Amino acid sequence: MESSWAENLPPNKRKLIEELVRGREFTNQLKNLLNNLTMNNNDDGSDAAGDLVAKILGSFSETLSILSTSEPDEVVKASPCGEDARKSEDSGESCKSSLKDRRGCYKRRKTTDMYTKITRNLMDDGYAWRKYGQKVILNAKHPRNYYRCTHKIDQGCQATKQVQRTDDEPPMFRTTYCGYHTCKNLLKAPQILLGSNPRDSAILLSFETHDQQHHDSTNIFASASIKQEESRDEEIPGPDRTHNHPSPDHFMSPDLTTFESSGPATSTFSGSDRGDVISEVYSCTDSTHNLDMDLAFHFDDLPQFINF
DNA sequence: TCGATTTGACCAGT
DNA sequence: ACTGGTCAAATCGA
Repeated sequence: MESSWAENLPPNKRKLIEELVRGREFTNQLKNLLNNLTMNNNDDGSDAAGDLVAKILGSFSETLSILSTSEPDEVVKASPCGEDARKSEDSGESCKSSLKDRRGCYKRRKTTDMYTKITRNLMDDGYAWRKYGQKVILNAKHPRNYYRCTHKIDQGCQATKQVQRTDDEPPMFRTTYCGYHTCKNLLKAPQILLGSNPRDSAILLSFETHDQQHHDSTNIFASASIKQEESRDEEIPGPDRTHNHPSPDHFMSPDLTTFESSGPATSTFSGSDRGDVISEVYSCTDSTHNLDMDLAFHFDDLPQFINF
């Protein structure tokens, strides 16, 4: 049924769907493989499982790459922030000529696409960041830290992020990503995908735009969690996991779309008052973790770009 | 020595 | 006037 409605989509969106379907197929294979491993306790399959995981990650990377390049006009639209904005202003009257007087001469981000994720701990997202500022924020106990891509200078990468510790108890870290990476120096896959401490991995991703005038704005939501299997012997001491912070298996997107990690790998395509929706649930299970990834796309307004 | 971090200054937006 | 985002000189540290 996917092909019927996808036929009318632009090629890049069709490619996106194909990649998602591939990811689903790989994940199903991985699931079966891991199930067999669990039953047979056969360690020989771990390499094959690793290959499948790599394929899954590659599929997602390809999808995100497509999304990041599918709307060149929007990329241009996002340029007024950061260095380019200052360069453009330099030709005008708003910035003084001396280097010292250029300090603070910029345009505040307003229409730049961004997304926020909340994590229990600070985690490596695979990119090299350089801190360039810290500000005390009104009504916040903790300062906000500002980071830009390390390769801003040598490769002109415009990606930035802001990290702020919340006032919650236990403390959470709100990381807001602005712009997208154009650099080629991804150090490694995001830690969230595999290999991270499961109890550090409850995240909320909310992709959003501040451009209220365009309906082609970002409306993509993704959530992922790696849940640790229930085990009395490994009960996590310390932070209360049941109150005042996002549950690892329950997510809510900015438009109140709720995601729950559960059930077998499924793929659904349905309509809504906001257009066609593709919802993919990816699940894999090994002896110690459940890995669930839910993706929901509104295809009538694909994101301009995504970063992980 | 050089890259990263700190921190006060500056400016745009509200 | 106030707040937040960024710059860049000063400082730190490997």
